[in-house]
Amino acid sequence: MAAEPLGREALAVDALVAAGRLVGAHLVQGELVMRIVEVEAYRWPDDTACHARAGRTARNATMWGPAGHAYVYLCYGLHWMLNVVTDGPDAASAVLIRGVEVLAGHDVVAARRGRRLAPGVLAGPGKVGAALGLDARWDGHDLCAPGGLALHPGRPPLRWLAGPRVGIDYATPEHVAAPWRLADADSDQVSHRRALVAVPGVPTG
DNA sequence: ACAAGGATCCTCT
DNA sequence: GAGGATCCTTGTT
Repeated sequence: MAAEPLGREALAVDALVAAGRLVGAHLVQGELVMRIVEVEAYRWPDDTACHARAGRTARNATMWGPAGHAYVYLCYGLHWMLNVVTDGPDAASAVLIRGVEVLAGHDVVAARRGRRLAPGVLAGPGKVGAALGLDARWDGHDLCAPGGLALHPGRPPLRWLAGPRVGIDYATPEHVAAPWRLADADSDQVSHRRALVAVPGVPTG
């Protein structure tokens, strides 16, 4: 793990570009260290799947804030989701963290999930949120500042997978099909893997 | 004030 | 592969 958090400038770009930079990066929270292996980009404007599609609301206000902050919200009334705000202050884009590998702090994760963990991998955004103990207080937290919860440079994938995003059937067909979900092909438990295909390099769409 | 829907997960079959 | 859990956010009355 690098000593310094990930630079904010690396995230103040288009969500899909930022997504490519986030796969392989580390999430550090105290003794807990997790490597990101699967993400989804949500862009604004022109993305009918993005929470910002209907404009600024109390829930999604953080997405209009500075890049590198956490956009945390409750999904289906019971799962806390971690997103990284991307792009500039006039955009409303974010990258959803869908899967991580636990590198250190397995006991912390096991205690929070309240049950035995499979092989150190957390596939699915609800599991990631549970592992980090997220709740509404984390919304707006600066992930580019040391302490609390922070992003650090990690190990980028050697091989990539890309495919459509999960659970967004309400969007237009164009956006349902957009290959804005990225994953590390060498991580053995990426969720909904059948829908992903190998791509030669980092997709920048 | 109310109704509808949701960036999911788990437990069955 | 299918369905229920569970409750907050949002848009409408």
